[in-house]
Amino acid sequence: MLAEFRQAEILAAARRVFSKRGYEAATLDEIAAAAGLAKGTLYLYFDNKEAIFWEAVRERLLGLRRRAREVMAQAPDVPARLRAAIAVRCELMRTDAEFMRIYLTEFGHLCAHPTRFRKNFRELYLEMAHDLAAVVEQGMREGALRPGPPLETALMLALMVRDVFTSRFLGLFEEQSDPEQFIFDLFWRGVRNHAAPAAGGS
Amino acid sequence: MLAEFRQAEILAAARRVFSKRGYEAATLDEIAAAAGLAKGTLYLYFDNKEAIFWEAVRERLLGLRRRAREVMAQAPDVPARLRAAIAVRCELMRTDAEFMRIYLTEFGHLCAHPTRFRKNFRELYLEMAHDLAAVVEQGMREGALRPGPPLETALMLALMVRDVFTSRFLGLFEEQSDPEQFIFDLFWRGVRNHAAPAAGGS
DNA sequence: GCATAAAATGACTGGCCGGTCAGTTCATTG
DNA sequence: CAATGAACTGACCGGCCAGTCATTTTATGC
Repeated sequence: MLAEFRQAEILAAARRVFSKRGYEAATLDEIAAAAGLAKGTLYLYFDNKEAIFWEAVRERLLGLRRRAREVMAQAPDVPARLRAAIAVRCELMRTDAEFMRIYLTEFGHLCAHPTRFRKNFRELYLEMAHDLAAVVEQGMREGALRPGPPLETALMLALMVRDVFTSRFLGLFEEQSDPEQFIFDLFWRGVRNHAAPAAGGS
Repeated sequence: MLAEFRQAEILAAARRVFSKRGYEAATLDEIAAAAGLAKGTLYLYFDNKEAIFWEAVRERLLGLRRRAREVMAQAPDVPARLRAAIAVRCELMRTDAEFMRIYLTEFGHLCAHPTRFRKNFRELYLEMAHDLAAVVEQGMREGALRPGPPLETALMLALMVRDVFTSRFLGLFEEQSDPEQFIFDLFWRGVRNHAAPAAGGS
């Protein structure tokens, strides 16, 4: 119980440091200092650096998945669900700048290199994509979306959110623009069945 | 002249190693060995590891920009230009798997951390985005595309190509699907002015 | 206030790697 | 066949850092 609290403290500190320096450049001494502990203490709670990183990411992804399922379940129809899926992701990016930075900068490594956590990450990420794909599939069944590969389409939506926030790193999509609306506009028009009567989008 | 050839050899070797191991994990000894040289020799041609990496990336980005401008200039209308922009990017991703891996995995770091080459990368990347944005703007002026922020829209197109190939790292978009068509379908429907008569897309 | 355990510490180690440079090889030229 | 210099080499250095563990500090129970 104290242990869990300590763990959470360490993970919070880890996110702070990983976000500032990137996975490779971050040192355990830094993370320990940020948590107000000594390096050795970290090893009482986690196996190694990799485990700390993965847990720090996993915690947030699990939270995102839970919230995404909730809001999608509450939305009345397919376009509203897609909108909700976008909103919850944008919300996370806006409210947790530290996680955002980690997610955006380390995503490539998480996907590409056969580290121990690549498998874990892939698995969790695909679960979220499948949640979204179920909505896309429903839309196609109902005729609101034009036919296409549901999983690939769902994945594109998730990645588009990442893209917008990545772009901010390059100095675009400044405050003036509304990422949520921009993504929904582009994606919804892109996938909806223009022959069918419009339901939720413009 | 010999020097240029050597440089190119080193950059090719560097791309091979960086793509296999990632920027941080790649060592100069490895790159030198891959080029059939000793580590010290690298320093006769480049200042340091960072410079090798940047040159290896830059070479390809410049080539991409040149080709993209060519094919876009030859295309007859806006949708054809967008299609060409997608095609030339997919082409690069397909033919140069090494560059693709580097681009996908290190992009986040290139964007996020204030390294020496972040500035260079950003500059070159935005130049390419502006090339595309000019086409988007033309489409909006002509009425084929609905109004919107041209640069952000252009950037999304470029990032969507990256997304599709990123997805391949996660085990999707396998051989069966045609990335080029998928992206064009989604993007073109997403941006075109549905009130206006359709020009190039479905 | 003592005994015992639980939690935390931080100096230390072993390995790694970017970068250096004194020395070697090789090609060219007179 | 020197003599010259350009190209190349690789052992070495200094610094860094993940992970360890003997020791110290703090908490708990009696």
